[in-house]
Amino acid sequence: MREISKSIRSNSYSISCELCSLSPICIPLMLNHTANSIIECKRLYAKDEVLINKGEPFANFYIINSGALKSYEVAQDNSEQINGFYLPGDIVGLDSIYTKKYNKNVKALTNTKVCEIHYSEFMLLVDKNRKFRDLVFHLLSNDIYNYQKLILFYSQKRAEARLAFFIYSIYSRYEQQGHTSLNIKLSMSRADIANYLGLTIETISRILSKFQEQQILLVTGKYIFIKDLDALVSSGE
Amino acid sequence: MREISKSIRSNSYSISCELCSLSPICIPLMLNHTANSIIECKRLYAKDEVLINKGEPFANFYIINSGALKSYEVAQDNSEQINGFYLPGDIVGLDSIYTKKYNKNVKALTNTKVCEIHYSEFMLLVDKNRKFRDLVFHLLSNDIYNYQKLILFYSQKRAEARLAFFIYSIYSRYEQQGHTSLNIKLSMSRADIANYLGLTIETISRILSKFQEQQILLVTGKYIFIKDLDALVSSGE
DNA sequence: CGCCCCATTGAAGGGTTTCAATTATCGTGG
DNA sequence: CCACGATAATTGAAACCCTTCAATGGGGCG
Repeated sequence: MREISKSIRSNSYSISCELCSLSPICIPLMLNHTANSIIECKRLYAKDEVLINKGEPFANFYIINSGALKSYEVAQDNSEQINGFYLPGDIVGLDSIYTKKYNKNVKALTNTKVCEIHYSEFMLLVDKNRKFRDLVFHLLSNDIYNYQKLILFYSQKRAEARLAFFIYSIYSRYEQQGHTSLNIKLSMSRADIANYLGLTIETISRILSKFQEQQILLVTGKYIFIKDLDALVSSGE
Repeated sequence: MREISKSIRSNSYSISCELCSLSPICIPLMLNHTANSIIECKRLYAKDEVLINKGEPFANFYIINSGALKSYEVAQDNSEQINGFYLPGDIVGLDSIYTKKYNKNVKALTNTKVCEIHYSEFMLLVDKNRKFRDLVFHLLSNDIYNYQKLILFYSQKRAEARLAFFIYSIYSRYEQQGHTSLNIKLSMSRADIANYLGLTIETISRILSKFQEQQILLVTGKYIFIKDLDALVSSGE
């Protein structure tokens, strides 16, 4: 079981852009077709490596190729507050167009490959290429739409519903990119999930156990198999 | 006290665009300067009037001139789930660029004046006018930034912190537009606030009473005077 | 003025957190 | 490859916060 799960989203191997599963929505690839090789593609960051420090001037967009990132803030008492997770296909930096600087810290949860695009070159293309401009508008608009849905769900009181939605949303994000497997790897720790959802690790743990008893999930450490997707979606209504 | 509060953001009178307090950030005004009078400006909606039904094809952006709107969804059991509130200066429809249809219902909380801009004319200007395009990019980016901040706060567990932030965020939104008064009118009911924050009206009520005892707020129905802004911001840490 | 709706306040119940202990997992070095 | 320590995850019991249910109080509108 463990081996099967692990193979689903392994990031131990490197693939070319042409073979990349994300190519249909891959901005770097699209850019390479219009303006050759201006992008530093598929740079590798190690687990726990920091990509972005909050407050730094906005320089690059980051597009996740494989792996996972977390964005977070650090309070005075050194406690972390996680703002969100970035999975393959996600783009980091859209919120910085306005503020001109990075608004959150971003760190790699596992070994992660990202494509980096300079802001100036990105905006140059927005000006020149109408098709690209439309794509960017859609990306921005879609981001807003997704955040609205997120807020809707996190305003929910019950912890069960929150965690169920969290798991489903990860599944859903992979599914949008053609990975229809019901096997999911949680790149983040229980502590990260708890922090993000405004719950405690104990509550996360208890609910996962409960979902397992109810035959909704099969939990093996960081690997989750969704046995009953409908039940997961409708849990906590 | 009551009269003072009421005068702060009264929407019982109509003002010209040139005198409008929002003109520095007013898109319709900006549009009128570049492309004359393509906008149906300052249309009035009555309290409880529905501006948008979810699922309708995306046609117009709405910019709030005065008053307030709420966006919400209706579940199978007819229960409402509020997604957000729109205050003067806010723009409705940014999330629909991607989906091509309206994603939420939108209703007036009080008598509300809005400026309407056709999507097609809006995008025409994006193509033609570079300055306007930059403005729109900033609007979209800023929206994402604000949603991120919102999520950060709604992941907070404690009800006190949520409500404090909610009140502060309303103050903050008015402040961004030059209304620095510590008097706030809550256009929405306690039930709407509770629904939005994922709490109950009783909890909202109790916390407001507590904030009053602590000399942080002065609550008079829908009118709130912030006696201690610092204490409000730092409450519930 | 009285009705109705909204807001406030009180007491009991349920869910989540906190504190504490145990078990499992990962990384490291032997 | 196994052993070991450190870190992460699970599980249990008590405390606390928020909700639920119920009753009272107040403000707006006809």
